[in-house]
Amino acid sequence: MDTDKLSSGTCAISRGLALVGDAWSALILRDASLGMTQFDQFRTSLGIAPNILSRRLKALTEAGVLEKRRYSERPPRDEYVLTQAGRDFLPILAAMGEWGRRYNGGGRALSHLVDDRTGQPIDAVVVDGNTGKPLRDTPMHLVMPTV
Amino acid sequence: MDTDKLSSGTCAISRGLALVGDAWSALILRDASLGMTQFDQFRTSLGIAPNILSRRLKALTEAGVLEKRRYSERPPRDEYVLTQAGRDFLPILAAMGEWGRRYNGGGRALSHLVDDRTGQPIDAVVVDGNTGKPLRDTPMHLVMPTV
DNA sequence: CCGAATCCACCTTGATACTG
DNA sequence: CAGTATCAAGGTGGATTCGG
Repeated sequence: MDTDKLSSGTCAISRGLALVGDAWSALILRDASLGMTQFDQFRTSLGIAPNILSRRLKALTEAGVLEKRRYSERPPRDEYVLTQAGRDFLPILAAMGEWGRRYNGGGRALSHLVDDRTGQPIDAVVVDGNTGKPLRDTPMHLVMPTV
Repeated sequence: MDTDKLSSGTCAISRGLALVGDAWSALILRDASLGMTQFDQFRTSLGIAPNILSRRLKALTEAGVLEKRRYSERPPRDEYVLTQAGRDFLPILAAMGEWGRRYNGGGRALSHLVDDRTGQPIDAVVVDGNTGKPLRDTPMHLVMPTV
């Protein structure tokens, strides 16, 4: 079971998994959510090797999470901006952070979402879309096609 | 940046990432949510090599998502059951499924949560815990320590 | 400034065979 | 039934160097 099979699979979950399975990708999304757009901004912020960064940016772009946009023709310059899909992925990362903090971490909110308008931390919780109730202590099971 | 640094990092998100980064793990969690407990059940259900399965089960156990319990002394037999942390992780996987379906997939709900009591599919959405509003179209950014 | 091309070391997967 | 041992093959991260 390689990454190709993962991202090309028919399962919707597997596409998300293929995305965040890599550690750098989450950090790139973080920086992108902070407004970073340029190759070298990411590179210096993360201390990542340029070829790796290039590979990740391409993967994230192909996944539809980032969009590559040319903002200068001479010299040719591209920038990477979050798409709607990319912005929608942030809450999922945040929910994962809440989970990790609840069961493994200390009380410190080392990773979290911040509302741009208020500057206040957001606590991301996964709820049942119909009832609005948190999906905790709900007896349930996961249905997933075999990849 | 290797997996060790990921799972041992101080960042809460990274622990979740290290978990689901592997494709098998999600499938194991699915089967566990369906009530599977034994080694060979997982093995035949997934068609996974025994050494790989062993490794995954150990990792998931150490991550606190599964619990290894001895249910027979002679012969010694262990079973793996979801912990509370493991059950709480299912909605996150489901949310990832919703995301993948929205932006990449067709309309078919290939992967989703099912309520054990009603048998009805649950749609998992990430909301702001304070306002209860879905975290979409909310201007926000992610804060994360560098791994 | 933004990458692509090379190259290497390592890790991990996964098949198979074997044991208690 | 529940794993461990061994080993081959391939993928991945990363340093470095070079081109547009």
